[in-house]
Amino acid sequence: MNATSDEIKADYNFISDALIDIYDQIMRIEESEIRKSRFKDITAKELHLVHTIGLHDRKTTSEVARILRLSKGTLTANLNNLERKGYITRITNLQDRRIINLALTSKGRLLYRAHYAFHRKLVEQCLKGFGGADIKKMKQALLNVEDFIGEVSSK
Amino acid sequence: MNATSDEIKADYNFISDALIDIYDQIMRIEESEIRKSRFKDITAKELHLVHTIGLHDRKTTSEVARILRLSKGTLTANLNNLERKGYITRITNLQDRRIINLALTSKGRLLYRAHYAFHRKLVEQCLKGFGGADIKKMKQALLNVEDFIGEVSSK
DNA sequence: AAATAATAGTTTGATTATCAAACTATTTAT
DNA sequence: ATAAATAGTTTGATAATCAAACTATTATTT
Repeated sequence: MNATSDEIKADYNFISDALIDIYDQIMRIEESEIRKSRFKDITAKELHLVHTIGLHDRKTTSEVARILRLSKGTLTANLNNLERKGYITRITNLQDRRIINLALTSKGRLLYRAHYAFHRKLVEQCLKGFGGADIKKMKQALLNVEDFIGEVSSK
Repeated sequence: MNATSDEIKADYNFISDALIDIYDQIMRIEESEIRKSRFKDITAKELHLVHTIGLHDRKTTSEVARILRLSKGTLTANLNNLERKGYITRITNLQDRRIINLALTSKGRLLYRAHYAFHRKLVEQCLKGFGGADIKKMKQALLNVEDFIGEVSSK
């Protein structure tokens, strides 16, 4: 009984330690993979921004700033760079001309899909050999993390 | 059969999307939780550095720079800040006086443990209600990711 | 209808993070 | 003993970020 409890503790520590380091490595690899492709002028942060704009099509600048927890000024600077490089476009809203809606250009969409494909490949490798029940558990684990984040945030 | 394949695809997409956003939120929450505590002068990046020094006790400056993929100059600057705030200490190596070994102060160790406890709580919530077999699967998934990272990196 | 307030995004000025290259001190190799 | 190599710091330049001031536009008040 005690041995089992120690084993669980060791498993938890293993998982905790692994999680802390994996993400950094993934970010770094994402950037280096993307720079080997035709999108050599993109940093990890810019990739993240392109991903967000692709996922939330035609959201306003303020909404995207809130999603990414960046100040509006910082986002403006980042958008200038991505617009200059041809990945995103600013669309003035005709109903309310104060508002700018953000969208990807066709080049931006290509980058978005390449990035998404990389993530999909990562997930496939991660779940290699897993059955339906195992995948359900993984989903549950992620939902649990989201709950935890929600709880801590709202406190 | 086709419906099942579509379901699996949807599950993969769900997991992929969830993973992308969760980490950013965790980083942000970690910082905000730590700033609510007695460690108000610590940023997320500094927390990461304290964690690394705590995990790899008395490693040299160059080794820590390599682990974190920071230039030596950048690390020197970060270390100056953390030393000034009292979280880390530089220990001149007496065998080779060019080398500096890094360690946490007692204040640094308190911060390290608080941070580690937070991660443990996160993992516990994540695996809430999971049995031994499920936890084994989770470990396998993380090992798979590490393999994937290794493969891509070495290519 | 005119004046005022509110809102969306940009610009500005300051601060901080980062890097590569030059530099200093020390150790190893010739 | 001298030259080469190594560990860490300093320097100078560049990029990322924020908060606050600013501009243009829309909504509200009177």
